[in-house]
Amino acid sequence: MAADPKPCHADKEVMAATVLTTLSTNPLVLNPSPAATGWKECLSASYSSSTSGNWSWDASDQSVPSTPSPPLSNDVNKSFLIYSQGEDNIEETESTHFLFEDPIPRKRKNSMKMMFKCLWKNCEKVLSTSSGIQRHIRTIHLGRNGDSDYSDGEEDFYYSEIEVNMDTLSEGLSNLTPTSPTTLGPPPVFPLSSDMAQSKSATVIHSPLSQSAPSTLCHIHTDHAYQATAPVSIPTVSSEPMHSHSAISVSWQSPSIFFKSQPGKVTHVGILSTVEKRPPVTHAVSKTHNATISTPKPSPGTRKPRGEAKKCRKVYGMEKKDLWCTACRWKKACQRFTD
DNA sequence: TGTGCCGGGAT
DNA sequence: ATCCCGGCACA
Repeated sequence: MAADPKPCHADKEVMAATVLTTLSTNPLVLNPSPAATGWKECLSASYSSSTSGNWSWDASDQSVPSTPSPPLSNDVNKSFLIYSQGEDNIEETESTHFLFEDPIPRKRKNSMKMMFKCLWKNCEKVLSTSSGIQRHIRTIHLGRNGDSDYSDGEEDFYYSEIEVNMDTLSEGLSNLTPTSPTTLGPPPVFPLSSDMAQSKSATVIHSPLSQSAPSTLCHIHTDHAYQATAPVSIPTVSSEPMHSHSAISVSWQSPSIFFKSQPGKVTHVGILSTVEKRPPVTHAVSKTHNATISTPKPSPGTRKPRGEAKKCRKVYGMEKKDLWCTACRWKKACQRFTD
């Protein structure tokens, strides 16, 4: 994991910084500059030399070693990134992949890249390496000697990691539609029950500063609404950019699920794109991308929407059917657990 | 695929 | 009225 500068690494870094600075400043207006194209070509050339499938951007310092935080995965098949620490890591990831299957098959492999964004006020500097951003902060903002490698770690406070979709970036550059509704939209409201909630319109995974803190990004998938006892209202759809996945939406989290799965650990999951749907009280939120407004289809047959309350069957199970209310036993509307 | 329950038949 | 179940909608 030592610095392994590839031939075009320097150029790449500069290009990335330039382009992404523009991008982060104005995600909509992307100048299809030839430089960006060249940059991407440079990137692909660089990537093709590495092993297929699970390449890693050669930013060796993209993750801080020996921290509680796992190395940020570059194996991003979709427009999101999941990370879960623990033994159920893989399973979680896979299942979530299915859950968040992009309905529109697109270029998806190897398209995410960790970048480091300067958080200094009025500074939109984005670099591809943490060392670069640290140097930037040291020299520009902290007024220290840039040549020196000395770092007291203070720089960590002033930058954060962001994730950028390379495909989108290049796509946007070449296929720019100025009026495309790819804004990040209003920041989604995440009715988390704790103040761990945090939503950003940018893809801030975590900064080194917060690595030891419990993550704020957590994905859950609950099968039953009643399992999530968190007093949450319906998570609103974060108006999701259809193609521009340099941004994310963050799903809400149910503490009960969260702690059940990982009692003592910090499980943090970053999600890019897509939202959770649920609960069923009103219409569920569609997770489709292209349907800007999903019609809940009220079913002309006026069949009552399924209630979210526990029913006898669920409470007692089939083996204790004698405990069911009569209605449930007769396959009628449950009388004991009415909605 | 499992669940909730409507509609309707049997007793 | 009570009991039972086919079958459908929904998640």
